[in-house]
Amino acid sequence: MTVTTRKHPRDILVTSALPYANGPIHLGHLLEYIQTDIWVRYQKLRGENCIYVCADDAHGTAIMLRAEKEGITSEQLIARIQQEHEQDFSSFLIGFDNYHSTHSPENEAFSSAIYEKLRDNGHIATRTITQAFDPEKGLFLADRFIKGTCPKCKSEDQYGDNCEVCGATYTPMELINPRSALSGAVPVEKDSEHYFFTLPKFAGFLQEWTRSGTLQPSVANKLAEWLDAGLQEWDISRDAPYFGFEIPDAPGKYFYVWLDAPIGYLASFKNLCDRRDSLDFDHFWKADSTAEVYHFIGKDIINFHALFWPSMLHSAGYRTPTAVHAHGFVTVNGKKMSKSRGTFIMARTYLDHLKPEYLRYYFAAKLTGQVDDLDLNLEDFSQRVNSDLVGKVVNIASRSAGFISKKFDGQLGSEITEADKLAEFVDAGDDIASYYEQREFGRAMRLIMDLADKANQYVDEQKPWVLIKDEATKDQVQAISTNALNMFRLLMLYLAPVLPATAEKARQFLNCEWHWDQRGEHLLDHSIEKFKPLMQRIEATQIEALIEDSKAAAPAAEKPKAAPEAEAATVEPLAAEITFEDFAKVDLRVAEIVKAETVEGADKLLRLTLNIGAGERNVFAGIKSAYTPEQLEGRLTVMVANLQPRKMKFGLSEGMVLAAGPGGKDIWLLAPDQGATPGLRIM
RNA sequence: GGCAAGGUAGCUCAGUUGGUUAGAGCACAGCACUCAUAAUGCUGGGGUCGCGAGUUCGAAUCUCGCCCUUGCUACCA
Repeated sequence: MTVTTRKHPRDILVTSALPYANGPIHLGHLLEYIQTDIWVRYQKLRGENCIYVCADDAHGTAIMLRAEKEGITSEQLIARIQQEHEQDFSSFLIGFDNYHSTHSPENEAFSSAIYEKLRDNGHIATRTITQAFDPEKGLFLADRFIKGTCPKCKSEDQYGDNCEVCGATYTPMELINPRSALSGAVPVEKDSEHYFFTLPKFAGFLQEWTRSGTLQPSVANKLAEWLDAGLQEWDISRDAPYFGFEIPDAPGKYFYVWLDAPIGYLASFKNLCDRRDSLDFDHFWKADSTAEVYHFIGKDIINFHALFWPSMLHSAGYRTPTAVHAHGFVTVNGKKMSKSRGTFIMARTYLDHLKPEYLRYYFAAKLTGQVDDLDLNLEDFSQRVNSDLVGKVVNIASRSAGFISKKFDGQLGSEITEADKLAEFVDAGDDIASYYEQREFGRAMRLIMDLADKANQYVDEQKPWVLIKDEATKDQVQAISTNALNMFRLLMLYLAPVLPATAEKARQFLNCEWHWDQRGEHLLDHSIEKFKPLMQRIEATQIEALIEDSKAAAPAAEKPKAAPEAEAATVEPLAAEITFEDFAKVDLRVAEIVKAETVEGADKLLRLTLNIGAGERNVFAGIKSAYTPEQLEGRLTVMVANLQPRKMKFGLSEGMVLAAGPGGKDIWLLAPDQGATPGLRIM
């Protein structure tokens, strides 16, 4: 960070990822908004011209369908959700300068304008693709809107892209008995012309951009993998009906929600500029802008922000972000947030039981500038907050204020008698600032708590409660308390980005103004207010109640998932009933394994040549772990003869052989009894 | 299976370019104190630094192998 060479105040635009207007804010979301808000408040406290904008991400099929289900319009739905979101954010003391919506005139104007630039630059391609289509609803179906039985483990009711039980990945049409999740209709395949952003043309640009200090090293490395693997064109259109913006020159085609979502950053900022004279949009976004632009995001949406987004901006003639800051996921008690465990905690549920600043502090105490996941350990959470904030920091004021108000009429002394100690507190501000700047909030908090320890040690060794009893030493207590309260003042200043509400209360108690740069000007001959408790401890009962409420808040939402290993130990549940006609579709044949061989470069596969009377078939089977080629050659088994051929890395597989077992050594190939001959149909 | 990031005290984490008895906070135990929201201070117990080799005078730190966790991704047809 070359902070010193920058102009002051810096012009900084900061964004957090736009929450989807389809559901409530939960703890996972909050990590990002809290991280961003702390960083922004720090910049503002330092006097920088820092602007923080965000918006609801309001488009897409999911929102359209949810509105339909609730019997309201999409506009009504997103208006309601946005209100809920804003309420949650405000309660958590997230201080946006503007909170807008991607369903806004500004966003439509930017989306169209950027699209037209991309098109004119030759960065839009069209081609026809085939997709699953719900004939009843008249809708193309994204993978997750198709459900069916997993082709591998036969678990029912799985999404169209992967199986939540066995982890298999597949395409929607491979599902057994695929159905539209919307209507229950059997999806059909249908063609449609789609618009693509020609991302591969930006490979060179991205190669450089991702290595120019804009990304954390681990993110840049991951992107390098993708870049090396080759970029794909990005499908940016969706067919009507779709809740979003129609593509200007393509009636019936709409911008995919992820196209206009990041453009929402521009729209929200523009919306603010239009209302605030001191802000000039172009100053921040023109190609050669000297302002700084930062996006805070979760690691799950890195591709959108570090591949598509900078490429789009580049092509459209805007500046690219100064940096993209990715963070990891939140876990609770070491595990993924879970509804059944009561650890899938909504913002509102949390607020029913606990103060937002507890969470802000705990997240701050554990945040780094890296992409690490962050564990909210609830036991650690309450101990840490209680000990650090109440026991250490607030305690300094609490134990000193009484002397000043009761014995010295609320007046601080006229000099700092521990100049060296106070100087240490002031100087530490530079390191703390640098940690905040680098988003190493955990290090900043540790440093602040070290100072709090020193303040408590100071009071302890001076023993004002002894001195106060003796008329001769009584006056020293005013000086000691003045020193301690000035230490406290600095601590609260340093914590202000994390604890804005408590800092404000402390500021009122101390009856002072503060600014980072003037933090060395101590409060002397100064009158303070009566001390009132600034913060309460977290009680174990509050945590328990939070968990209970979170369990209640999402009862049916999460059906218990059978873990794969548990599945293996018991008997797999039976698949849905089928008709004889269904069964008859499967053409099973007795097959002779005429040849079995290992496959070069494959760890699990054997290549089998099967004789089924009518000819030979080439089949790959994942049974290498259980059989050697020698064991197989010459024996009879059963194959699915009319299975759609599957292209694999090592060639075409024209069917499959039948086997039972969980895998590894435990795979048992089926075999017919004596007398069967190759080619016989099995019914 | 591959790639990436991790595996350091009960918990959450630091440990810079390899160097004297491995650190912090919280928790725990004992003592002190009583100004303070049962707060604070001092002292202490507690770790084969995932496992096993190797390089080195010396490795938590470097190399190799293995195990486990998380994420991404595949050859489960």
